[in-house]
Amino acid sequence: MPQSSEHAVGRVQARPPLSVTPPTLADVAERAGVSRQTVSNAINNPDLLRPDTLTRVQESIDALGYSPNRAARNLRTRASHLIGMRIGPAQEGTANATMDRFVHSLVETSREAGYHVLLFAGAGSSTNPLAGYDDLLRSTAVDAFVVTDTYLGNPQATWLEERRAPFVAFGRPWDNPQARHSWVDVDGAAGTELATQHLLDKGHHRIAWIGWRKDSRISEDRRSGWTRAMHARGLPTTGLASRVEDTVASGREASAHLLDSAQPSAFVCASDTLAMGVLHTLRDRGLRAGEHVAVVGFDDSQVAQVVPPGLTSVRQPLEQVAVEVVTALEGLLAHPPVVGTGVMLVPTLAVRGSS
Amino acid sequence: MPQSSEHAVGRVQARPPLSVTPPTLADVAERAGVSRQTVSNAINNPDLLRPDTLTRVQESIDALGYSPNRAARNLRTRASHLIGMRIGPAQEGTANATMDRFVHSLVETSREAGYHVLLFAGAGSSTNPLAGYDDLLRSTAVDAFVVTDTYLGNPQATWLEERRAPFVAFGRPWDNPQARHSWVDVDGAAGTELATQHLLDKGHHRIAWIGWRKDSRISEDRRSGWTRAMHARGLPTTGLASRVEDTVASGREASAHLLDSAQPSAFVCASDTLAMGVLHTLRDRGLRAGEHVAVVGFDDSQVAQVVPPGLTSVRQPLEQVAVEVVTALEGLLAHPPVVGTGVMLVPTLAVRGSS
DNA sequence: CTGAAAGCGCTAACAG
DNA sequence: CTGTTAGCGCTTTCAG
Repeated sequence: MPQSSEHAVGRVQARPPLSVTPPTLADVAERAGVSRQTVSNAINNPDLLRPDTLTRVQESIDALGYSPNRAARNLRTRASHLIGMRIGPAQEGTANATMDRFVHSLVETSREAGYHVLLFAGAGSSTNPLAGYDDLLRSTAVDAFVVTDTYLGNPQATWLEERRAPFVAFGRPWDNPQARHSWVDVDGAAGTELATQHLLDKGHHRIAWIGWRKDSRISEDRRSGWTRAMHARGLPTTGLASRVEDTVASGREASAHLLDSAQPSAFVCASDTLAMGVLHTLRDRGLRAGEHVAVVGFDDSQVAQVVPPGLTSVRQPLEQVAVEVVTALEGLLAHPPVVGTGVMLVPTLAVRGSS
Repeated sequence: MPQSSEHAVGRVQARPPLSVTPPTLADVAERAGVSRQTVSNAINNPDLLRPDTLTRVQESIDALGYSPNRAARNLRTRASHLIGMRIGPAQEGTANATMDRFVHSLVETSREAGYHVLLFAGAGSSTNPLAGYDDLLRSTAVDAFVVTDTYLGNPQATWLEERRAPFVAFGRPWDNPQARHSWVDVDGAAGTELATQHLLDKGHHRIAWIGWRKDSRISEDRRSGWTRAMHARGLPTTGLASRVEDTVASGREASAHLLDSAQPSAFVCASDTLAMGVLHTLRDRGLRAGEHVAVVGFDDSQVAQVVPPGLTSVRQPLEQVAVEVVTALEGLLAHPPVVGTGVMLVPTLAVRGSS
């Protein structure tokens, strides 16, 4: 066995390669001349140890490069320190990136709370969307879930609630006002109201709305912010609204129709995707966004940030959402559990060249 | 105890709530009248059982809603069926979305192979970037890693190799040709060559290149595809190239300079972000992309897909990359391990209005 | 093909 | 404050 201990001095430790088996609690205990339990305490309840014992144990831990085996700890404590989150297939052809941005924030935030994020696939259209949750739950693979798609009369929340599975929703329980679970959401209506006020302040009077189909509660909510702002200034909204699917092509068509029928000088959209449709129409007609017609989107996607001349957009505070979600999660997993009510956050407006 | 067995008949099973403790192997065994080991075999080695025993056990498993406890299984088998992947903070203000799209594909693909994806934070600039890997490795929390940032003289690959940690890189080992680990990459040069040929076929002769700073191997590789295509037709490249940072502003400036100094009729860019910079310049000058000047980006981001009039872009086959990565991973984790060499995939060109 | 015994590495109880 | 005992739920020997 080659001796290279002369190099092992100093702050950088020469950790042994893990090729064989990692050190266990017993190894640390033996090296430190204490019992296994003491080592366990050194890690989980350091204040129970005498200072000198603690340092001695700590030294052995460092020297051996010991880290508690997750599986063993999980088995014993009946917790995995993993948060499950379902992720659907990438949405291409749209500007939707909220979920991706949220995942980033969630990963960062949950790390600080000692959790990791486990991603699982959102099952194809054929499969039962609950299957993934069920599997992870029954096998105790995750401690809790973050549920993100609360928009449709989605069964997840109700189902998880029935199974008493700990979860926090990003999105309020639209269909079920007496839901008792924790949730965090962003006030979309406040966002569109902000956007509309911004346009009104810029001197616009005829401001059109393009949202999603009427069965979308989210879109109807965002729409209400637009009407609220318009009515507050005594301006009419009739003939200025359109409801279409969330695609660029739909936004393009809807804006063309609205320009012909109602001559708006500005558009507020339920998504950046729809707003990009408006930009297409403006280009088709040789109009310049921000000069001839103002446009505001929703989500502050990368698209909004880089498209010329910059798309003004409502920005959801996803970092804050993640923080609130993790806080709620910690409550749920505490002993005894604390079921927080809902948390509503306020979006901001990222103003760019299009308005 | 309420009896509702009359409803429990049929295909939909009335699974008991998991509020208490999930059923264990022992519960299933008792209900089926066999030993625990037989139940374990029914799950892991079904062919060892007599058909009738198997069905009986299977029935009990279904009835109880049993799923093996992950922690226990992990402890015993020394495997977690988790793949770790580091994820950096969301890149805003750019069109970069390769990693997000890749994560989606990876999650889908690894599910089919029986793996879940564990995301961990890419540690702030201050912290040691290897810390996350080290921690997960030492605690045996993941079976393997997928490493995605091989661009800089990045220490991860070397470090993981030294520790004999199983991992597959998305990105070839640029700096270390004698690296022995598995990797999957996309031939960027072939992509830009494709893009340049496409522009040449459209009748362009003066085609400019905007790439990243010279120390980026990826960018230099992509650049070589452009020069190769140009030189193949006997066209000069001098004075037509620019190397800048990967930001919209840089792309904007670089394209403005190039238009003034070299009058190109088309641009090939190392990223969609830079290509968007070109679109900004064109707008500044009242030029229309796809009519006056052609532009091609790289990555086929959402931005490329929705920006008017559509940005032609080189598309990396990320779904395929994920498949190859998972295949390589399965090899690494097999007994005995199979270390695959590198796999190089070929990108395609998504042609849109900008060219 | 099925059953019994052992132990993966850890922590919750207690006893000293 | 430290050590002993037990067991989380599973799979891998090894006998029947």
